[in-house]
Amino acid sequence: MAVMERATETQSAYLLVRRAILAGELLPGQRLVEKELSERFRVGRAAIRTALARLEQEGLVESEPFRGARVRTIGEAEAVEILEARAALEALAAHHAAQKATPEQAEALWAIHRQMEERHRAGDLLGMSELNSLLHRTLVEISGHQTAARLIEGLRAQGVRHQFHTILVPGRPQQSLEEHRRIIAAVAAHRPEEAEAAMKAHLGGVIAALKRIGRSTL
Amino acid sequence: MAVMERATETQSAYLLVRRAILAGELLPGQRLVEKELSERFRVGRAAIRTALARLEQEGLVESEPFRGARVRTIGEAEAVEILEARAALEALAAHHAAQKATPEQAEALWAIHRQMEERHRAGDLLGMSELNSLLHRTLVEISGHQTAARLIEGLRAQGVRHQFHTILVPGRPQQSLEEHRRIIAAVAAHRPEEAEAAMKAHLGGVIAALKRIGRSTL
DNA sequence: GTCAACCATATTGTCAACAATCCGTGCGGC
DNA sequence: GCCGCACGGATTGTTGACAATATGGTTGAC
Repeated sequence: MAVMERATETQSAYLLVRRAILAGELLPGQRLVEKELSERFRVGRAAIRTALARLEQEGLVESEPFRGARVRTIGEAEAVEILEARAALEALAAHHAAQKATPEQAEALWAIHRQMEERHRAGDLLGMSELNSLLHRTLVEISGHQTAARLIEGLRAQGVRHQFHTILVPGRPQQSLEEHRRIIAAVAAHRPEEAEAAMKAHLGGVIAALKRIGRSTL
Repeated sequence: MAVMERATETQSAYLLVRRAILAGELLPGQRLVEKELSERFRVGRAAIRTALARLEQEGLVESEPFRGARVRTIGEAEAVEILEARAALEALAAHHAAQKATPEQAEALWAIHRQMEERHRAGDLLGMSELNSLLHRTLVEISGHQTAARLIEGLRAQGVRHQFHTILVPGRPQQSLEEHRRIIAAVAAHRPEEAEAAMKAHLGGVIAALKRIGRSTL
């Protein structure tokens, strides 16, 4: 990731700021002063400027005229909305994936699932979370649905912070493993409707977990 | 629309270019030379530049480094993808709308539907198409689901050109009216699942019409 | 006649300076 | 002490010039 592909400064700036936000180096609500970012990432202010415009369009940043930009804060209500939208789109992707998946692709999904089980036994929640992302991404990729892929990627970026927490709900990891198992089984067996329903159920579970967190921390 | 709300030039530029694309004044595939647009819309090149960046993020424009931007061409396959994604998200919105709709809101939907029937009797397909957009937008508004609303708006913008054609398929208007009737009925009766299914069926019908066009014109 | 290298032009990417706007601060009036 | 108000610093918005890059045509060799 450090190579950055000899692109124009503008693209670098976009990727750099985006990554910093997703990595939590720039916190929600924090002001994004153009000059500061410009110095921090060693790119011109113009590059930062268009990067911020793109990030605003993407929903990661909000800005007001003459008052600057800041990292958008996503509350629990919006996090639920984001997950609902993701559920709708990933269910669509699962549907397509179930129609198109080759045996090799199905096996790749099972392989990821086995790794998740392993991490679960090892008590490695962070590892599970990363594999979870990989699993979902792989499924979307198998679906070949580029429009859904683009939208889902944007939603995932917005939800990173909250998504991370749901795995801490007691009993959630086991449930998640079981839900994933059903999704993969449906995809591997070429049963689109079943895959779609299973994906909806899965993200419904995540939403429920998120809401439970909300109630407990209030 | 001529007033433009005393905003910054950048915002105006974004809205102007966007509107020109949606209105078909800038055709798919057409090059978007910054200087030309700058003169045409009487705004600085910097404003055009960030407008193009935003539009690219939105999926209405594509650009390559040092080679400029052009209006993105959306083929039939992608148009289908867009409609599928819309179907998933609008079904979600319909679900929420059915939970939240007040009697007044339901009546507003029926009113739009009656106008559509009227236009249909008058043979005014363009008017129907506009009312169709209004109906969908109103439904999304009722749902109160801002995340879905944002995504749907973007998808609708990308699909304008194709969407317009589906209404020309023989028998499609009547079918559309019936599908809308079911959606509204389900929303008015507070039956989320039914509303969701009806919306999916409706946009499924649009997709089928679009595919039929594809087959006939090839 | 064909092909490759080269050059002119058009266009985008970058930069630095300037103008416009917002925000906090201190001043004066009451 | 409290409120309105002007002022100054900080930050964004805009402009114009310049550098970097792609494109298309031209020239020359073969």
